[in-house]
Parts: sequence; C-alpha cells; structure tokens
Amino acid sequence: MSQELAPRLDPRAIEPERYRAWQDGGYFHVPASAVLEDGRDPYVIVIPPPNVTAVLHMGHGLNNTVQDVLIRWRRMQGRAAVWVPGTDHAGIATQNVVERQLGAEGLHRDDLGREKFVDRVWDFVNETGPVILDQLKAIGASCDWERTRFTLDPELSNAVREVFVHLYEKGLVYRGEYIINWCPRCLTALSNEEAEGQETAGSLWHLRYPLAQESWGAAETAYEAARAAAEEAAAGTDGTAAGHGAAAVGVGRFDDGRWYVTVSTTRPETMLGDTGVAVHPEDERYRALVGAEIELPLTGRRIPVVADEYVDPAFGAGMVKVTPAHDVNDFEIAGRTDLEILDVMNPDATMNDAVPTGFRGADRFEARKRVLAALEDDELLAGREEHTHSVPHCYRCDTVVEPRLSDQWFVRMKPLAEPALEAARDGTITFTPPHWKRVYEHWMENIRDWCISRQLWWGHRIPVWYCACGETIVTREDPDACPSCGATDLEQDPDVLDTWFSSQLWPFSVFGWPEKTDDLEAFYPGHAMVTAPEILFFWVARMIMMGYEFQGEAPFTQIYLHGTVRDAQGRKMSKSLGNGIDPLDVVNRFGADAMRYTIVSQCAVGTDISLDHEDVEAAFANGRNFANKIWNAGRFALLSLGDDPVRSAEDIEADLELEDRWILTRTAAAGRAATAALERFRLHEAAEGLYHFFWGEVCDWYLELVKGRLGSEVDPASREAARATLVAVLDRAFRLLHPIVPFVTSELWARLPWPEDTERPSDLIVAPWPDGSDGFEDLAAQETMAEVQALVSEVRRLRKEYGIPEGERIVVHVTGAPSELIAALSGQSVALERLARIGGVEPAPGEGIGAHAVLASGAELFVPLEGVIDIEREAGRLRDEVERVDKQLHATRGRLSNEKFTQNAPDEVVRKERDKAAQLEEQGAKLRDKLAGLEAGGS
RNA sequence: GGUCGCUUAGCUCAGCUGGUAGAGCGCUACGUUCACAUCGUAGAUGUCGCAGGUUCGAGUCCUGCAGCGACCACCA
Repeated sequence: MSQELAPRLDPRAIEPERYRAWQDGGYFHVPASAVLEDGRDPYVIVIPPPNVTAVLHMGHGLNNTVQDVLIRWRRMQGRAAVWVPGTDHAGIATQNVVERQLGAEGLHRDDLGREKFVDRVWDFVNETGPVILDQLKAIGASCDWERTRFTLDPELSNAVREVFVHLYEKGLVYRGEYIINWCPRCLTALSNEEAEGQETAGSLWHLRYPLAQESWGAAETAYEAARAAAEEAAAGTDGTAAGHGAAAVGVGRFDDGRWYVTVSTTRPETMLGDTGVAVHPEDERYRALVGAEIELPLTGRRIPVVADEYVDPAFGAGMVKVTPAHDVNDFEIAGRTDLEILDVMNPDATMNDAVPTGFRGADRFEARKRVLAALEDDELLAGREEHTHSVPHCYRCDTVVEPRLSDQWFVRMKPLAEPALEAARDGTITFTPPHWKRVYEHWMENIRDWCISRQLWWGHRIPVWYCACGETIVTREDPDACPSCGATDLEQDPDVLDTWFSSQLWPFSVFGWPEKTDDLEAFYPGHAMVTAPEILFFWVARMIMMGYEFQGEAPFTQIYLHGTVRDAQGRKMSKSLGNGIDPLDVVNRFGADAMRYTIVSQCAVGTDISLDHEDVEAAFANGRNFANKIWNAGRFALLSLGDDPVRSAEDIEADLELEDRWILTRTAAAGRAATAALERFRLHEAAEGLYHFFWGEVCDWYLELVKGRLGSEVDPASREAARATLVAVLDRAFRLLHPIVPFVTSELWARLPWPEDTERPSDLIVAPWPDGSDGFEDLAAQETMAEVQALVSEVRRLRKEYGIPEGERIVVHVTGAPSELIAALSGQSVALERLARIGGVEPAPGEGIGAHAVLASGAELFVPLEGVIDIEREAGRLRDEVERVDKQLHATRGRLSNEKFTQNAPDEVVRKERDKAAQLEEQGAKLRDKLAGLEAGGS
C-alpha cells in the first residue's frame, strides 16, 4: 500500500475524500443523548454566522480555522464536541444586494411590493445561501452540519418573537421618539453601532443671528460683559486664563447698529430647523442674553436664547444653535428647556414644507449651498474655517448618516447589562487577549438604549399591531381582532428588527429555544466564542445579556478575539481595495492543511495576520512546506516499517535504545506543551512548538538516527524496538498535529501499522489526545542525546570549516566526556557515519595536527586532519587569509589614527570604522589560532 | 478629547510570570548519501523606537518623549 504514496503531497488527491469519510462516518455530529444519557462532557462552539450573501474570504478562513482547531482538539479529548454552523439573514446587507439586482433590471422594491420583494429575497437566499457553508468544508471545518441553522428559520423566528414580547411585557422594549441615525440611502434607522464615525475634513461656519430689537439692550450688556472677560483673559494674570477659552466675544453689532450673536455649525442647512440658541447658565458673558429673542435668518421665525449646561463656554464663541429635530444633543437641550422641535428634513434628507420655499425639496447638500449663499448675501456669514471631525456613515453603504427625529422601537439596555457586566468583572467570562475586558466593561457601563426597528422588508417583522381605536397589540400569536374594540382590520408595524436582534439569541435559538429541547439542555451554555473584536458590541455583548435574561447564565465563558487579516502593507483585506486572497484558491493550490498551518502559526494572541496577496505562494510557503514534510516523513516511515504489525513501545521497553528513549521523552513533552498552549488559546505557540518537534526532532534527528535500524539485516530486538518507537511517535505526532493539519495527518495515520494487541481508534479524528501527562520520560536519555547532537553538529561544522571532503570518513577523539556519552557514541556508529561521516569515535586524546572543539558538557573533541586534508594547502589558504585581514586592519587603523578623519567624519562613520577594526582583530586572532593548530604538529 | 495597543534581523512578526536575542520568508556557500530540492548541511544579519529609573541583572517592570495604529466619545 505504501507504494501508492506520491513523493509530493497532492492535497487535492486526499482532502475531499478525507472530508467525505469524516462526514459519512458521522464524526461531526453529537446527539444530545451523548451528554444527557452517556454523561459525556459537552464542548460547544456556535459559529459566528456569516451573512447568507457572503462568499468565503480570508477573515472567515481565520475565524473558522481557529474554531475548528479548538473543536477537533476537544473532540480528541473525549468531549462531546459540537460546532453549530449556520448563516445570518443580514437584513440591510441582503436587502441591498437584491435591490441592486432589481436596480439592474430597472426596478425598485416598491414596484414589486413588500410580499413579492421578500419572495424575491428568499429565492436569492435559497439559491446562494448555503454556498459559504460548503466553502467551509473545503477548509476542513468539522461542523455539526445536521444542526445547520438560519436566523430566519421558523424556530429561530419563534425565538425572536418570544424575546420581543417578553422584553416588551417587562417594559424593556418600548416605542419612542428620539433622534436616530438615519441612512437616507437605505431609508432606514441604524443603531449607534451601525453608524460608523469617519474622520472627515469639513468646514466650521460661523453664522450671525440678528437679535430682535427689544433684545438689543440685553445684547449691549452682554457685549460689555464679554469684552471685560476677554480683556481679563488677555491680561493672562494667572497664565492659564488666556488659553482657557471663554475669551471670545460672541455678540456684535452690524454697521447699521443692529445687534447679533455668533454661532458655529458644521451643518449650516440645519439652521432652518433651529428653535433656539443656548448658552451656558454660568457663563457671565451671556447671562443678560438668556431670554432674549433672535430673528432666525431666512425663516422669519423668532427663537429664544436659553441656558443649558451642555454648552461648552470655551468652544467657539460659547453659543450653540439648537436644532432639536436633527441633533441628539440639541434634542436633549430642547427637552430640558422646552424648545420647539421642528423637523425640516424628509426621510430621504430633502428639505420639507417646514422650511422657506426657496429651500424645499433640496437635498441636504444642495440646501447647504443655498443656505450659505443666502446668508452670505445678507452678510450673515461671519467666516469659515477648516474643521476635521468625525462624521457618521452608514456601515453598509457608506452614505453620510443624518440624525433625524423618528418614532422607533428601542431596547432599554441598562437592566440587561448589569449581569453581563458582572460576569466580566467576576471572571465568569474571560477575554483573550485580556485587555478587551476593560473595553467591554467600559461599553457596558455606558450602554445606551438600542434602536431595534429598521425600515426594511427583509427580516423579522416587528410583532406589533395597531388598531384604529388606538390599541397597540404585542403578542406571541398573530392577533385576529383587537382585544379592546374587537376590530379585525389591524395593521402590523411595517418595520423589521435589527439583524442583531436575532443573532444575539444564536447560542440558544439554534438549540430550539423557547421549546425545552434536549439539545438546549445538553448544549447550553456553550464554551468558547471565537470572533473578531469588531463585533464585540454588535454581537458578543448582546449574546451575553440575552443569555442571562433568558437562560439565567452566560452563553459561553471564554471569549477569544482574534486579529484581522491584513496584506503585506498592513492594510485590512477588503473587496474594495482588491487586496484579498481567496481561501479556496489557496486550498486548490496548496491544500487546506497548508492554509491552516500558515494561519494558525501566525495566530499569536492579540496580533493580526499578515499575508501578501501579491505573492500568495510565498505567503503560504511555510504551511505548504510543512504539510509536504509531514507527508514525506510519513511516506518514508510507512515504506520502512512495512506491513507487519509492530509491538507496543511499552511492551518492548527493555529493548529501547538511546534515541528511542529520547524521542519518546520529547514526544510526551511536545504533548504537554501543545496542551498547555491550546488551553490558553495560544494557537501560534502550539503550532510552532509542534512544527519544531516534528521537523526539528522527529525528522532531522530521530528518523536519521533510526534509519539504519529498520532494515532486515539488523538485530531483530533493535529493529522491533525501532519500529515500535517509530509507530508510537508518529501516532502521537499525528494526533497532536491533527487539529491544525487534519488532512495529511489522517491520511498517513490510517496507514500506520499497529500493535496487534492494542485497539485502534476508528479514525484519527477521534483518537484520544496525547497530552503527554502519562508519557514516557527519560531525562538522562534527553541529556545524553543533547550531547550526541552537539557532537554531530560540531563535527559537521569542523568539516565545513576545514573543507574536509564529503567522502572522507573521519575519526573523532573524545576526552573528558561523561561515560554515558561514550557508551552512547560507541553504539551509534552506523548513525554517526550517516549523520556526519564519522568513521569512528576514540575515547582518547588525539595527536598531531587536527581541529579542536569543546561541547557543552566540557567534553573535548579532536579531529585529526593529517592525511584527511592537504595541510599545506589549507595552511597556505589560511596564511593568505591572515594577510588579507591584516591589510584591511592596517588600513582601518590608519584611518582611525588620522585626526582629520576622526574629527571631521560623522560620528556614525567613525563608529562603524571602529567596529570594523574590532571585528577584523577578532577574525585575525581566530585565523592565527587555527593556523597555529595546523602548523603545530606539522612542518 | 478619552482609553488601549504597537515600535525586536532585509520583510512579516513571536518572545507568557525579568536571567547570555527567536521563527518563517528572504540571503550566502556547499550538496543528485536511495522520505522530502516544497529538501539537507553550514553560515551572515539585530546599540530589541529615544531618554531616564528600579534591579546583581530589563526586549521583558516604572516614568517621560517621539512615531504609528485601534477603539470609544455629543464638542456645535
């Protein structure tokens, strides 16, 4: 069978077949009975459900590889490991995609109407929805596919309904008028999290608002007070006042004697909706102005000056125009000071009938131009300055969000946040990396109510009905008639819920809640939550709150936040930048194992993954090479082992030789290290540790040492010990590597010969995890082996250094070595010959011309060179070398002793020259030593 | 504005509780010893951002500075 193995790993030839075998073998699925009846310890991860419309990208590759490593590892530990897959209906995102499709056909969603539009989205989703899940299979994701869920499945929609009604009945869901983030393109409200601030270079305009004539007296008083304050500040008696602001004079007088105040804004068009101007109540400058009347330009409306603590006296002139319908803070000021609320913009952000005729119908940016032009004509524009500030944009379509007064549904978050906050504080929930805990706490402590209604058609319809009689009906079952007046023509709220309202229920809705299911009992709560920090607030925090509210405990206890996938320039991979890498392309070219290893080996806690999209081959070379190395080591071992059964390593312990005892010891250590690393989510540490164990110890040393013992001409005891050890080591190594590189390890493991009296697990995927805790340990063998390795390395180095021909076998004299080492060396003649062409080891001092080296233990090596190399030639070469170095040294010293050089040349150059001199000196000394060694015994 | 993080070999980055600097890729030389050239052997390369401090000892702890980045926030 071993002949079938190709000399090069061809992932395409093994991976799909392997995956099918696992799936057909039912290894991914765990029934609830495994926990409830067989008493197995569950381990549960729910996938961060990708959007149904999504196509697999590297971010998914990272996220799901990490989850799969954890799940496979826990499964091997014997846990009832369940990884629940599924997709998210992704309200805005999906609706946008379908609307774009319609747009291409020249249609708008209104042309279809709600029902037909939703049908159309369903068609689209049913067609393309499962694509990303199939793609996950290609990277080896061992999800429990029988449990695949979609957030719009009937059961999950049922959970949404239950939660909404429950929270409503508890008073935690309410309807209210508030300033929300409105996307004029998507025509829907957004949550605060969905409105992303982007630093934008804009302008800050200073506007003059004329005061009504009866307020001119107050204006003059305020003017005097402000002037006085400004002078005092300018005097700067305490040195701080001048810079402290509050020095500006926000009151002034036109040439014709009328008075005005100065306000500033980044959105001048909103002035049409101003209903007041606010000053700080303790601002001495403007105290007289409170209660004054302003004649709002362009509108002819009169608006009052009010006092509110929100105003920062140090910013600008210390006066704020108040637009309650279009700014959160202004809305709140209005609430406190009883200002009128005047909505001047329509949903699509065009000016409405509340504004003067010249501005109606204009979109907000056009309105801005017109307002500015009009103000300028009236000499009301006091100035403009560059102003960079954060402007909220729609996270889906990147349109500038408009704050807008609106009637929406909200969730009162504070009460829900309390247990979720406590869980982080008391350590019930842990964060990796730990600093996210504080970020989480800070957000939870300052949590604000959550706007959950969306003016979309795709999503969970809000379960609220309105009756003409004024009754609002919120029920679990669709109502037939109004409970208060009996009317049957009820109207359901047209809005749907924020996508995250359903995904926050994911950890228990996937198990059938609100039904009391066995799955729920067996698999809730889960364990690890693996995701990106970006959705900590969107999703993770809310899942925790919902977990406490509806299940009484957190949905998971470990939050692992991995980094972001970036390109070689450190930019986030994204479709728009075109710097992405297609995971499936990587799988096709190099294999899933290569991709997984490359990702995991970079997956250090708290760091991003960087992959060069311009040189994909180089980016994944490490993983590809390693997978191939595993393949070839296995291929060689299988070829050498033959098909005969082996004995178990324990069974044959008395016959084990030094390298056997050493590699078994190292294998147990590798198991312990990998286990410790995985327990702490240190995936990169686990990967690199196993890489060096396998490549650097198993391949580079053990296989080389043991080669000579596998042939038929070898003493059977030694051969069987070697075979047993090799099988034991590879068995454990494949197990340890399996979570990271599942395909190549399984393929090889399945072909390993096996001890006849030992039961063989049905598949590597469920082979018990060798954590090394009860492993073989022989520290003396480890120590002796380290010396053997050091000796071989020294001899190899000396061979290179003296140019000893490849074919020349050399004799090595060892003195001052521990007796174990001498004994070991004498038993290693075949291996030493192979490893360093050592023809023999003499436990005696050497004589004559030769090369010396000292090992860590203090043992001294002597390699005779007489008759091995041409001494005279080597000496001649050395003399030339010495001469060359001396010449350079002389020149360097010359420069350094030249004062003109040392004084005039840049310090750095002089320093480099000094370093060079020191280096040359050292080099010369070494060469002379070596030369002396050669000349000592000879000529 | 607040909070947090980063600055280590040519590149991308590890380095957890302080003890003589690491990996991968790249680079140099040699190598067709029958698992692997997606390989082997040997090798070069770092005042660990700057300046102080604590310590017997600091890349690792503390302070300040500089540069970069992230997140949060209502400064009009």
